[in-house]
Amino acid sequence: MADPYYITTAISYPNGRPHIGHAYEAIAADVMARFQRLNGRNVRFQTGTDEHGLKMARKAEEQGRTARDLADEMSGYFREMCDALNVSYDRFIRTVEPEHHAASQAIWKRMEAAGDLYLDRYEGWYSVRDEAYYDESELVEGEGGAKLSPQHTPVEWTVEESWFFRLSNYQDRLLELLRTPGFLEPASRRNEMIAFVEQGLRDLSVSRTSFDWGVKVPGSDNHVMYVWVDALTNYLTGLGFPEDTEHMRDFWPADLHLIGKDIVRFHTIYWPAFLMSADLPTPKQVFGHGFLLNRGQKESKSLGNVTDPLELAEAFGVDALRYFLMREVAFGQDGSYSPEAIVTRANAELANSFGNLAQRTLSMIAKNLDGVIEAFEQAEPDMELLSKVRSACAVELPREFEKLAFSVGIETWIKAVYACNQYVDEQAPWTLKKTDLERMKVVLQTLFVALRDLAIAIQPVVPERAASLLDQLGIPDDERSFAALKDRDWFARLVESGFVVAKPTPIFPRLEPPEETEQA
RNA sequence: CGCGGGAUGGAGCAGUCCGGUAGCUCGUCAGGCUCAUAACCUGAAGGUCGUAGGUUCAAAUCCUACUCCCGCAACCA
Repeated sequence: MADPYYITTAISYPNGRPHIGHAYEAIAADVMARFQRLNGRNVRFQTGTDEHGLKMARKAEEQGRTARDLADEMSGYFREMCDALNVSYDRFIRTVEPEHHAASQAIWKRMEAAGDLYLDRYEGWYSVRDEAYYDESELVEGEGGAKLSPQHTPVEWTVEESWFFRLSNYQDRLLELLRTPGFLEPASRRNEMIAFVEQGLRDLSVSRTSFDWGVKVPGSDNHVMYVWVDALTNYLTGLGFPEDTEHMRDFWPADLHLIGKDIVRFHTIYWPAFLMSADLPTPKQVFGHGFLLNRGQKESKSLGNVTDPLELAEAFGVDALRYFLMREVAFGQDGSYSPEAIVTRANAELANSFGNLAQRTLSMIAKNLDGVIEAFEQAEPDMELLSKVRSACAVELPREFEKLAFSVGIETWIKAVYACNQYVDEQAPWTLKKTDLERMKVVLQTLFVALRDLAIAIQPVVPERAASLLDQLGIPDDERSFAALKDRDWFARLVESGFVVAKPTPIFPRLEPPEETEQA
């Protein structure tokens, strides 16, 4: 198949409803997926939910229902969020699917066949509440000399039979992989992981016997797999593994795992090691994005500042939210958001600059030219503007998006929009209307051409609104790709088709500032 | 000596890897325009780039020490 491109988000752990961070990751992955499709790549985009593990089992128990029942409900919210945000996934995977259990057991058997799994005992100070083992040195003393975890929860000496994975076998190969330029981005995370591996890897406990909500270990029915073994395998399940499917041949190894910075270790150390053991190729790139802070603070239920992404989308529009998230924050770093910031950004750039540019241009064409466009000859300033716009849309934005530098790419795009508004003022078509009708035509049509390029380039970020503008411009569906930006004959074809510009409707209406937030 | 991120005009950020006139957005002020979504365009004010040393012809950028802020436990990307 021509140019396959496989991109995934992390699968979300649905023991709560989706929050802004889930939306952020899903949107970023979607922007990339749409961008690659418009680039002519054959894209497969997977997201989903990771539903096993003790926390889910516990939560279900608290609510007096089965884990499966809880998982069904919660997973549904994540899928709804993706749909509502226009996330164009090809596969929404759930780890409770029978195919996924089969895939996880298959990769397990391959690791076992490679001699990398062995049965042993895991013992240490275990905190049931934290669901974690602690080293003696980490413990703190509580009242009456009781041993407590660093979180001051009770711990007990626990011995558990567990399967172990010989992670230590892969130290050298992992270092080599981590040092491969481009494998782990941004680079700042790379050094952390290299340091982690260099200090020596201990074998990893990969099964549990204390609960049963998970994938059964083949041949050890009382064990379920450690959630990460199961979770990471989802990327293969979605392609039909372990069958030798067309999808597996086309799309594995993945081109990009897009994940949060907190799970970089699982994706760049454990996951590649599992794959090496199973004799499968490792992913081409893992990108660990930053976190989104609510007015500079981490969102948490205890602070009561958790935002439902769907409420933001409803209040400001899906495309405005998508634009804000991709534009405001340097991808890879942490960033901050607030309703005011969303409104300010969306109004300044989408409504006032871009939307209004389209509105004033199309409205003048409809009014002064009866909406008719025709072949025209460009003068110096027209060529200058168009070359600037084309370079931003066809060269710079794609170059930055390819590197996942979304905010930088959008910045070059908005600069081109500014240039168009400057051009309008300099050329003053409303004056030309009285003095030089021919020149006015040229100016308005130059702007028409620029608008078309700008709309095509920004599609990955604001798919719905960009499509609406392209409709108003009369651009056929099959002429909206990045390749179309290099086509020099489209305008002639459009003229030929007899297309007439209708009286425009605003694409990005101004948003109302949010109501004054009452003091806490 | 636990690990990591950050400190740049009123606010939010870029620039720091590969030293050389400090840049962007918002806000403020002044002017222009009137086609357009009270939008657009131009100009101005405003910063000794956390502190103290050092290297250098030259440091926001390199080196050393220090100060302050934020993550690394929980729901959680």
